[in-house]
Amino acid sequence: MSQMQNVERQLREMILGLEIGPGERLTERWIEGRFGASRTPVRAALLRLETEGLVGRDGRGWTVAPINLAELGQIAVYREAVEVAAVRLTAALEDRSGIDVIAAMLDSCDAETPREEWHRVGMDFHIELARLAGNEFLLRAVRDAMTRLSRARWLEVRDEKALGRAWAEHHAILAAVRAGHADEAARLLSGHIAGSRERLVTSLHDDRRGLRARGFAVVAA
Amino acid sequence: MSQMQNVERQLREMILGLEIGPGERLTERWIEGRFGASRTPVRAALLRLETEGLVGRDGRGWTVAPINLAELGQIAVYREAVEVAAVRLTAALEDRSGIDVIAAMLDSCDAETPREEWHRVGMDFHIELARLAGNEFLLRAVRDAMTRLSRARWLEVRDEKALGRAWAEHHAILAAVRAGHADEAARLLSGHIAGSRERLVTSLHDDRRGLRARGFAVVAA
DNA sequence: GATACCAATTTGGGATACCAAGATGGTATT
DNA sequence: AATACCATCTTGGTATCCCAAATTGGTATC
Repeated sequence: MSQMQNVERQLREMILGLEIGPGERLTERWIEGRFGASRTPVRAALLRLETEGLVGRDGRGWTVAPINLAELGQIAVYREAVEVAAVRLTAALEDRSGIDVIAAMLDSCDAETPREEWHRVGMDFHIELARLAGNEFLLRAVRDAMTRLSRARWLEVRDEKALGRAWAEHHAILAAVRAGHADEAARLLSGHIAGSRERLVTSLHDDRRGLRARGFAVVAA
Repeated sequence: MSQMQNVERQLREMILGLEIGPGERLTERWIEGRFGASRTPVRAALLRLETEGLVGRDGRGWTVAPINLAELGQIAVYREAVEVAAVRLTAALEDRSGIDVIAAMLDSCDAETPREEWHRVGMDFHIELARLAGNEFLLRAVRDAMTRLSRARWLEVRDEKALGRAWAEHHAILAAVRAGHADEAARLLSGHIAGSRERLVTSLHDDRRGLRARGFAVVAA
């Protein structure tokens, strides 16, 4: 594993895990010292993370991307387009057995499962569902979108009921795809994503003072 | 303008303009000498172009992305999803006056217009149409897709009739959007993209021997 | 006390030197 | 002549040094 990949991976995990807060300033020298790498791989890693939208340039200097409510809304529209397209393709496939693996993944979560795991499975559901379509570009689009949503989903206040509803909606979507009902799967998925966006943006908007108090930059919609 | 941006822009133009052939090997030292920059900005530029899919890693070393017929088909599916989503959003807007600017752009092309201009306008049509939706992610997706299709479109054998048909289809799409007919616009756009893909892949497939003879790596579908 | 200005420090951009691993080509041995 | 082997060169990865610009902090002046 090269130093660049090391720095990229660790820095991404720190950002996505909110160990470095949204809006925080980064200096190449700090990262250099933090990970024990020299500036060359550090700069390479920053360039890659920039294309993922996790860090940005603030004139001179680097900043961890803030939580942007308007952007979250746009991402929801974007992922709806690509996820619906993917699920329609999958519903038209002859071999849809990949569905079962995803269903098993969902079922591996229960009341005892830690929140980290729910979080991961909630993202992987959409990514793996998109993978079944067999289109690299749709898959990458979904993966990128979920990455960008990841931090916001950590900050969202979610109760047991919300988790259960998402779980049920996921299963309903899988059932429609398994049955080859493309239109119904698309309708369910659209509704799921729209509701998901609604709750996410509302939750963050209501809590934006609390988030700012924690030092997280939140850009209004 | 920083050196990195210089190298990135020039290298991208050389790749998209087929001055460097698909599949060709690149060494950091050659680029360094070619553009009079040192390896630091060269490496930064390569890292960025890699995320655009224009260059890739070939184990040790860099290669210009080959023409990949399977990939072209997947891109068409991807862009259909995002372009249709964008055009539906635009058709639902109150202010759709941006349409007229795009129509004027189309009309600036006639029989006297050089091929480079047709090529550029053909791509910009889709990009500008997507921009009207006001969604950064849909716009970027379309822009990226068009960038990846750019070289293949240069290689495609297109006659006057094909150009005229595309021109007419573009205008028909605009008319539907202007009238606010989302479903019809979506249908026309889908058909346009599907036909476009069909002709593109067929043309390149039929001509793949000629392309390989010119030193261009072509990966079959 | 406010402000204008200057020096010192910090920061990212760029250039270069070094290294390890892999490709290459020549040579010696059979 | 074929092949095994070794020296050499090439290449990307990394570390480090230099530089210009911008920020910062203090100081002197009004």
